[in-house]
Amino acid sequence: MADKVTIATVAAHANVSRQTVSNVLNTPHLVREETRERVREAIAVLGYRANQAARLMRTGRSHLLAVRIEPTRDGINGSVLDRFLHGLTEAAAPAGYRILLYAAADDQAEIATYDDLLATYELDGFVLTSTHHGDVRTSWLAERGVPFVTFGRPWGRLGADARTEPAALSGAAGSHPWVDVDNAAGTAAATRHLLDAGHRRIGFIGWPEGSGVGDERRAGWAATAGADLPELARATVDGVAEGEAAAHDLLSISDPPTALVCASDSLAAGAYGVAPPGVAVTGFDDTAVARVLGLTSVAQPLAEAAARCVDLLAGVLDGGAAPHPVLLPPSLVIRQSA
Amino acid sequence: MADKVTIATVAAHANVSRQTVSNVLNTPHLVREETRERVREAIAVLGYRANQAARLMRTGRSHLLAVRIEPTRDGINGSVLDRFLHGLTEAAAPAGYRILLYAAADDQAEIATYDDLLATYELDGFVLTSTHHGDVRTSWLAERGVPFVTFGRPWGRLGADARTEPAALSGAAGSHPWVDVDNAAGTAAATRHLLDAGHRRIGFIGWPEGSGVGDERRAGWAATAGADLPELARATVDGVAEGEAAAHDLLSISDPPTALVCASDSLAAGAYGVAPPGVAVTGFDDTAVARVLGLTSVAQPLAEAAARCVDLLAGVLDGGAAPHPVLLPPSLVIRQSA
DNA sequence: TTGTACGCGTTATCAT
DNA sequence: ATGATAACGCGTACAA
Repeated sequence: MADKVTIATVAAHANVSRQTVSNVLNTPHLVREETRERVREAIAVLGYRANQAARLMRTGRSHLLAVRIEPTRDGINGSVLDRFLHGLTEAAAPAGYRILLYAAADDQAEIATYDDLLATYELDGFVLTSTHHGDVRTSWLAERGVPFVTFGRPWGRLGADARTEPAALSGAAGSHPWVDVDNAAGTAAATRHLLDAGHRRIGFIGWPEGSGVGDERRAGWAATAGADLPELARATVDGVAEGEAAAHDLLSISDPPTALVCASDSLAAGAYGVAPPGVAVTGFDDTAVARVLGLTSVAQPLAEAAARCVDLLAGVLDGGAAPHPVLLPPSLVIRQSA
Repeated sequence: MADKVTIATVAAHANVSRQTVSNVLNTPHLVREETRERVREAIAVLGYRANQAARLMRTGRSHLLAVRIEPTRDGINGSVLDRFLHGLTEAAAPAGYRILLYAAADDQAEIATYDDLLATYELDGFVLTSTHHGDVRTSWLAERGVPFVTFGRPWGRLGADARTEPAALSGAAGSHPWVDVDNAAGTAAATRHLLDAGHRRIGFIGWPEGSGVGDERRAGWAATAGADLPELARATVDGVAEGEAAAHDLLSISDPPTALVCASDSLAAGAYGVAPPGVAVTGFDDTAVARVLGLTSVAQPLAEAAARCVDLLAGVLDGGAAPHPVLLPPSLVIRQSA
């Protein structure tokens, strides 16, 4: 095991002061070309890498970003977080950041964790997922000036539509940097696909009102599907059994729908299981379950979303500029279910 | 935002020196009871938390553990890693450790990442997953004396059976701490369940020889299933389509099997799709896909495995004792497919 | 380009 | 046995 190579080792090797080595790394233009090269060679030869702890003590920058890892609920949508985490990790590395994981049972526990992580590890920033109406986490972080990005737009007060709220979309005061996938566009694309296939009565199975994401997904369907909307929509908590029940219910009305747009692959899996042949079903998230069942599903560009989260956070941290929010388009993966 | 609370703040508040505060935290028996209480109260009142960076510089201990996040292959088994990561994060926190993520394309890149993480963040240890025969990562770490645990036993040279290798099981010299799930016991349980249900010809669909885990799973089936084994087994790379093909093949032989034990839920999903009614199928990993399809599947105790990984690593780090390997029993989750 | 102080907690040494 | 003082680790900010 080679001895520890510090900035002093490099300085000695290159016959300069420690400070000059630091300058070569951080403000190279201040160092004469010839010296710079000599130092760089010493760095390469010795395999020197700056110690983050020492750097942190001076600069207050840990180059660490934290993200919460949630427990996999029914596991169907769990892989979404998994892919997002992988994208985050891959995008962070070239930008000079690492990803730290934390778990928290609820928002309050999560805030306590922020406090702890900031105090002990001086985290540079947070990536929040699963944002919701009246999220206390964002206000806590904002109040303290802690940099963060959310994957999921700020939902503000209950019932407000972000697309009609200039403040949220522009990232103006009171808001914060965010990256989101256009959920409404996703269900709209699925609905359009069904219309193109000749379906005229298209139902929707989603979640109870109040979850921003769920409301968006329903809105995309509603804006595209046509008339008679309320009677063609059912709301339920997420789950396969719940999807079965809702589909059963919807298909039992007079003049039933011939196609069902679902807010998740869990619901779609249930619906697809009870739907008679000819009734089309679409899901959301393009999970492994959708692939195996042959469910047409809306795919979120998770790697891209993660990369943009890192971009935004790095922008705040390095540039200081308030970055523009990012709204990414989903895509429809067509399989045999629709 | 409250001012930063350092050890000096606490010392001033409690009317002692900084050193005494440090002693209260690290060697409390050296401090008089009354003083100790006063300091502890100051710590609580001020909400003091030691700065890890400063501590690290002195002690060389970052309290950071790293684990690789792999890209989700077909997504079906991806949730396994997800659950493991969550377990790791939850188990690490109370032990005073945090989990750092990294991505790497292959073993060589992973080793380069070790080098970087050790040099820049002074990681305390690594948790390795997906160990395989002749793993260069473990030897690299072992040579440098870097603490690590593997989820998956050391496979040693190709073809060696860890259960017959005392060195591997005992954690003796040349080995390293590991946690594993008894894969053979898992497929054995599935096979026994099928025997109990009256099946007499039980086939197996697994992976090509050489992957330690795959060989274990086959061995569990072979030891339990009975006669005519070679003709009842098929090997293929993992995947739903591959499972379909292998099942189709196995069910086409003369005197075909009436039940199929599969090495993964992906293979089982494929097999279940083409198997005629009455042919039982079991999978491995109890993924969401198994739940949705109603596949009987072997479940790994991932949270437990993760917790034991942390235990072992913490043991090495804090105690210095060479810990015993851990072999956990899987459980069979019975659904309608078998 | 260089010298020097600094950040913060711990270890070593010294005084009571 | 307690507590205080000083030095240390490593990279950077600032002044020289």
